[in-house]
Amino acid sequence: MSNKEVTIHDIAEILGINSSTVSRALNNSTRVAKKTKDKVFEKAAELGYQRNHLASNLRKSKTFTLGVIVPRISRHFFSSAIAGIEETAFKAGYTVIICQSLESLEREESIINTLLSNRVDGVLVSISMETKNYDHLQGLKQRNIPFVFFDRHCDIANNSKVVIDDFEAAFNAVEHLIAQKSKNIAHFSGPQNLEIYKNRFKGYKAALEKHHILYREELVISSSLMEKDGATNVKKMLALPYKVDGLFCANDVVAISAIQYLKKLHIKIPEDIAIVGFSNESISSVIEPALTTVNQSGLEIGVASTNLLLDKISDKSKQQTHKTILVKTNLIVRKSSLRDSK
Amino acid sequence: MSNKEVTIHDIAEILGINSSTVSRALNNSTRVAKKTKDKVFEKAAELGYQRNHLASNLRKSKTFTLGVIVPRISRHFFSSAIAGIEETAFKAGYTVIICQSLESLEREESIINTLLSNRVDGVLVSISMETKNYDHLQGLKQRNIPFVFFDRHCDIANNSKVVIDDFEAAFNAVEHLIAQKSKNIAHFSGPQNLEIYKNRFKGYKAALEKHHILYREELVISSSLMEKDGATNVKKMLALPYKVDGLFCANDVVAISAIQYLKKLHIKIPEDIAIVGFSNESISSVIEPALTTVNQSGLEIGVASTNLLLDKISDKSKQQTHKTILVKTNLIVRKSSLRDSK
DNA sequence: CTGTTAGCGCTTTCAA
DNA sequence: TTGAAAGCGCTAACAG
Repeated sequence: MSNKEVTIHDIAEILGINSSTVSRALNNSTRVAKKTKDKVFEKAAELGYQRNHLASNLRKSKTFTLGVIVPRISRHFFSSAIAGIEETAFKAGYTVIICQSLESLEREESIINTLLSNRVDGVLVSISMETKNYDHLQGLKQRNIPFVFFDRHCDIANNSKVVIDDFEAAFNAVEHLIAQKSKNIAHFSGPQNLEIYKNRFKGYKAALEKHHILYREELVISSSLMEKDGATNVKKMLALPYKVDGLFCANDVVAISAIQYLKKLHIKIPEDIAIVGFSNESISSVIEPALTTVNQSGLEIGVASTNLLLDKISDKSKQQTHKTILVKTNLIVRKSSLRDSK
Repeated sequence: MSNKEVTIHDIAEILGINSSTVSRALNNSTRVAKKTKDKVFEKAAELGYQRNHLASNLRKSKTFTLGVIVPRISRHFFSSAIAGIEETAFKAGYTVIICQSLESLEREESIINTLLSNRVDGVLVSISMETKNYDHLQGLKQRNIPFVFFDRHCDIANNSKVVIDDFEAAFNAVEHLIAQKSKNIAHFSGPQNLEIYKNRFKGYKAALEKHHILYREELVISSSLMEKDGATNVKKMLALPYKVDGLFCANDVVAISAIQYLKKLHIKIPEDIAIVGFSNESISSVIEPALTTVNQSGLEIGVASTNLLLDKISDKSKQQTHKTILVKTNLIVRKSSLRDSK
C-alpha cells in the first residue's frame, strides 16, 4: 500500500554517501570510483530503483520525447512508418507522442500546441491534405524545435525531409505501363498542395513526353484519394469519349478501391486496363495481385526520418543544415499484373 | 536565439503579483478574484505562455501518460485500436507511449521497465504470443499501476479486460459454415496460452457438438498465425485423408495468406471450401471478398479499454474493482463468400 | 574522487 | 483572496 518510490536520496542515505555521487554513479560518470559505482548499482538493483525521468528531464530541460503527426494511424503506410519511428526512437532513449491530424488543418494546429506544451525535443510530420497554410509549422521553427517532414511535405524554406523519389518513381511506373502497350493512360492524382502528388504528376507527364504520347488534361482525375474516390474516379474515367487502357494511381487506397469497382463492372485487369499504384509491398501483394506497385516502405522512411531528426536535435548548436533524403523505390511487378504479350 | 520559455514567474513579475496566484488562476481555482484571473489569462496569452507539464507533473507526481503495449503496430487491428486509444486519451489530456513487443516476452519485460521509469499512470496491454509467464505484469500490480488487457489477455487473477466475445463469435462463425453445408471443418488455431484463441477454439468445438458433427483433433491446426503459416497450414490440411470443405481461421493474417495459397492451387472459395475468419471489416472487404469475417473493430476496443483504464486511474483510492467488457461482434457475410445453394 | 548547494517550473500547504 | 515558503527528484556548478 505504501508506495513511496525509491529515490537517489534513499540509496545515498543507506550507503552513507551523498546523493549527487549516487546520481553520478547511476549516470556512469567517469568521475566516481569504481568501487562506489558498484555499491550504488548493487543497492539500486536491490531496492528496485527506477530513475524518475520527469525530474531528470525537468532539470535537463529536455524531454527525450518526439512528437509525430500523421494523418491517420491506421493507414498501413503510416502505421509501418510509426513502427520504424518508434523502434529507432526507443533505441536512442526517446519516447514518442503520436497524434493524428485526420486530414484536418485545425487538428494539426491544436496538435502542435499540445506538442509544444509537452516540450517535445523534435517533431516528425506528414502533413494533412488540407494543409495549405504553414504558420503553425513556423511556430515550431520560432521556438527552435527541430522538425522533419516525412513522406508528405510542403515547400516551406529550409526544412529537412525524407521522401521517396516521387518523380522518378512515377516516371518508372508510367514507363512500365507504356511498355505494356498502354496508349491512353489515366492518372488518379491527389491534392496539388502536397509536393508528393505534385511530383508524381510531374513524373507521369514526363514519361508521356519522353515517349511522345500526347498529354491530355482530362486524363488526370484529382481527388483526396480516399476509399470512396475509387468508384467516382473510375466513373469519370469511363465517361471519356475514348478507351483508357492504362491507369497510374497516386496512392494505394484509391488504387485498390478502383480495382474493386472495375472488377464489379467486369472490366479485366490487366487485359482491359493495366494499373500501377503506390503502395506497401507487404500489403499490396496480399490485397491485390493485379496491381503493380511502386514499393513504398513506411518502415524505411520512419527509420530514416527519425535518425535525421535525432541528428538535428543533437546538432542544435551548429547552424541547422537542411537535408533532403530521397528514398529510392522499385517496382514490384507480379505475373498477374502483366499483360500477355503474345 | 534566446529561447527562455515564459514561466508563471514572468507573468507574476509583470503583473506585480505572486507566482502562486498565477498558478491558481491558470488552474481556474475558485480561490482567486475574477479580476486577477482575467489579467493573468490575458498576459499569458500575450506572452505565449505554455504550461510546462514536466514541472507540473513532477510536482503532482502524475504523468498523464499511458503506456500501450501491442505485439505489432502495423497490424491493422492494432493500429486501429491505437487510433481509438490515442483519440480517447488525448481528449482526457493524456498522452500515450506506444511500444511493440514484436511477440517477444523479453521485449515485453523490458518495455514494462521503461514504462515504469516513465512513471506512466496506467497501461493498456495486448500480450505477445510468447507470453506464458506473467511476473512482469505482477510487477505493475505491486507498484499499484492500473492496467487493462485488451484483445489478447491471460487469466491472471483480478484484472480488467476488454475483449470481444470470442466464444460466441467463433460459435456463430462455425454455425455459419455448417449452414453452408460444410461437413469437415478445419480450424487454424493460435497459441493456447492466449485466452482469445482458447475461447475461439472452444466456440468451434461447441458449434460442432451442437450440430452433432464429430470433433476430430487432426482438423485443428495450430500455429502462430503469421503470414508464413497460411501455406504451411493449408498443406497440412490437404494432407488429411478426407476432404475438408470448411475452414475457420483464428485471425485475419492466416486467413488471407491461406486464401492466397488456396487460390494458387486453383481450389475454389467458397465452392470447394468455405472460409470464415476474424478480421477488421474495413480491411477485409477490400482485401478478400471471399472471406466471411467476424467483424473485429479495433477502434471500438481501443476506445472502450482506454475509458476503462481512465476510470481505474481516477478510482485508485477505492478498492479496485475488476471488470470485463465483452464486445459483441457480428458476421460480415458478402455475396461472394456464399456458396450457391441451388 | 566526493560533498555542498542551488535550482529546473510548478503546486500546495500554511499564514495573513 | 493573496503571499511566502517548501519541495517534487534530479543534475550541474563549484569547491574541496
